Amino acid sequence: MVRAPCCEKAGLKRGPWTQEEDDILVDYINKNGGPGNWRSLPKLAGLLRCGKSCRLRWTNYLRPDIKRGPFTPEEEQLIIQLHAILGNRWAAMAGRLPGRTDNEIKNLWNTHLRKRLISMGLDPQNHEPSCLKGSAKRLPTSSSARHMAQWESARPEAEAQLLMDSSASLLLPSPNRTTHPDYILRVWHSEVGESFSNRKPAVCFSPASQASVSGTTSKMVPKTEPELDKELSCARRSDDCITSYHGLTHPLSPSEMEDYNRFLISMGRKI
DNA sequence: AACTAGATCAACCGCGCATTA
DNA sequence: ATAATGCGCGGTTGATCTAGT
Repeated sequence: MVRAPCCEKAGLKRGPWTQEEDDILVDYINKNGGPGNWRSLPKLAGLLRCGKSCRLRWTNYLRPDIKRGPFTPEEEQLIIQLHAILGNRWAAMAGRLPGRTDNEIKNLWNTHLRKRLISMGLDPQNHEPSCLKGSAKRLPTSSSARHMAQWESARPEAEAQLLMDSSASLLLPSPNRTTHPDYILRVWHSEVGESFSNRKPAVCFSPASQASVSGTTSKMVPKTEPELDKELSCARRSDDCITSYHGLTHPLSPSEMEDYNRFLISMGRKI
């Protein structure tokens, strides 16, 4: 199957947008209560542009809720924290910074923040001190121990994130709950993360306990080793932002996948 | 004043996922 | 079930700006 081009290239304008083109696009979207179908928009609006170009111009520049101007130190700090959790998931970060676009955040990171981390002696990819790079012998050898150590380093950022967004995104529509990074992060934080940070099964929450993220009191029930192992296997593929951060990449077996789904369902009931 | 190198950022490209026919 | 299509995402490019020589 050969993918059709997003638009006929011939005769379409490229490069910087003029004020007149901006006006036409804004006017069309305002009059129609939204862009509708991006592919057909240029024709309907009378623009010699590809639909993709129109969408980009609107989402990155013309949208009325866009906040122009320099980033505040607070915003920069937040981006660094989010990057530690999410990696290069600019759109996910943009969702946490009202009025900022993924493109803006990406540009800020590549031009300023990345260099700032490097100058501070940190690896901009994993936010760890650069001197640790490549020194595998300094990392724990077993995968679960390595996992715990990595969780510990991610924990402050994850907690900042959870504190910041409080209960708002807990109201995600149910179809998104098992795939949304924030939801997964919350799962990780509430159950698996607690298990790893407490390290000893005797002080871990059982699957029946209440998650602590939403402020509900938790009933502490000792957790067995097999339970912890199961959670670890469940967590392997919880989301690419988590797996890439934690370096867990091997595929789940069908039974592990089943356990994972059960785990997500149970967490969905709790939070 | 002229040139150059580096920084910035708007825009483009290609890919993958989700939805529709 | 599958091909076609639309959309959004991350990576990259290139035009423009700015500071240094």
